[in-house]
Amino acid sequence: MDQASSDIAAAEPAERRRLPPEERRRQIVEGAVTFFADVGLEGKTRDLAKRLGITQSLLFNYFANKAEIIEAVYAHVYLDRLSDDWPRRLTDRSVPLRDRLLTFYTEYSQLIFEYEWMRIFMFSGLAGAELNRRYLQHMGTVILLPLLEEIRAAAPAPVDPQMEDIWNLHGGIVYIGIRRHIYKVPTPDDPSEAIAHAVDRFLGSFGVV
Amino acid sequence: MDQASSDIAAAEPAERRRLPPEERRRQIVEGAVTFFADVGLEGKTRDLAKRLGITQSLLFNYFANKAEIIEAVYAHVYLDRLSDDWPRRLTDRSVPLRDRLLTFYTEYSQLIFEYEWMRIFMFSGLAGAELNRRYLQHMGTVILLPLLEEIRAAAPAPVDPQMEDIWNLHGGIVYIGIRRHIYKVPTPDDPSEAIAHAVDRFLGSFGVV
DNA sequence: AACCCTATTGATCGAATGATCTATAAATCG
DNA sequence: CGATTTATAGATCATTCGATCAATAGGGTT
Repeated sequence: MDQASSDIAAAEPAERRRLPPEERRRQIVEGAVTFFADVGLEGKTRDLAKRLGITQSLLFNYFANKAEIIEAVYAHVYLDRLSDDWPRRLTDRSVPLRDRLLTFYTEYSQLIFEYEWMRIFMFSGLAGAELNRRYLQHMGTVILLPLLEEIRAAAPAPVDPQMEDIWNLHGGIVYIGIRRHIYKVPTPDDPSEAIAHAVDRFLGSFGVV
Repeated sequence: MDQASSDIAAAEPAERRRLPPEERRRQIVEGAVTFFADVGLEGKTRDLAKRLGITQSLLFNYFANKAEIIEAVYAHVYLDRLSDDWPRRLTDRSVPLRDRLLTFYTEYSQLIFEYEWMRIFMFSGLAGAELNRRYLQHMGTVILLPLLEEIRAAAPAPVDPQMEDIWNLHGGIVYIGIRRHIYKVPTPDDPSEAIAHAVDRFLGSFGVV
């Protein structure tokens, strides 16, 4: 039923260390990120404290309640992780569209293939968090939608790509991270080749070399 | 933190109904499937009982513990859902490869786009269940791997498709269901057109018309 | 070294949760 | 209809969980 409740962490008999509040808080947040990524957002505060080597009550000295801890986890994982430079670079027609897509997905995959990012995103999605809908909508309008026009512009003959086609390209790439971090099945150490193939198949179908 | 704990269900003041054990058990399992699909595998037995309109204690008359309920949910959702006829049909070269792929993904998507299937699969995957790894391995070896040879046979010129390419096709299609049922963002009511486009792009890149 | 501030602990509370057990009543049989 | 069976309900137990609070001690200051 419950896995990873008691961990190997927290070895020493708890020598009391007195840290500056900012540092302790940062330590808690970073520990909470991997903790909740491992066991899910319903992970117990006692287990989190044990993994951190501190008392459970100390958590509530830095956060009013568990929801606030998770808020801090969200902020630490998601805030400012989407470079706002990508919309511009994706529409910079002085660069071949293929190169633009490859550099985008190379950088973007380094983000989404991160263990904590992928798992916490999935946990919060299943929990019905609004965060995920906002994120996907942002991704759709700011990144994927402009790509429609870029494909038309780059195609040698008139084409009519749909948003669902771009979501399909996107999903096929994201799915590598899902297999790796959610289902934990083997995936290529370096996904860049698979990504390049996917981009080439996609562009090729619209006549873009 | 926890959503959908108290629901709209269970209206009447619980008129005691005496059902044959098999029927009651079936009712519990079916209710548990949608319940755990909604709130996750850590859903509380009291909430499940409330939704079913029965007492919490009655659950333990039919199952020794909560883990057994979830076992029954797994069995009900996953058992015998993968037709063992697909490997044969996917390699039946009297039918064009495109038609084979389209019928396969049309039928298969009806399975994976089902709310309960998709969400419980994701919940159990995040919980680290072995089930998911077994399922994906089965999918890879029995369904996707044979497709490599089918693509080679159908291509007019020598090609060298990789498993990752097929996983990419697969993932792009599955991702529709993930967007719909996990993140609950808008997706096409009928995904068959998006699926057909994805299959055509995929086959086209190997020269298969 | 003595002092003070406060980060940290340990004990504890109330609510919630999985599970158990006995009393009750709905359906079946003679 | 009355007796018997057993599916179901209701009360309750032992843990566990989030959260609180007073007591303790680390470490900087004078």
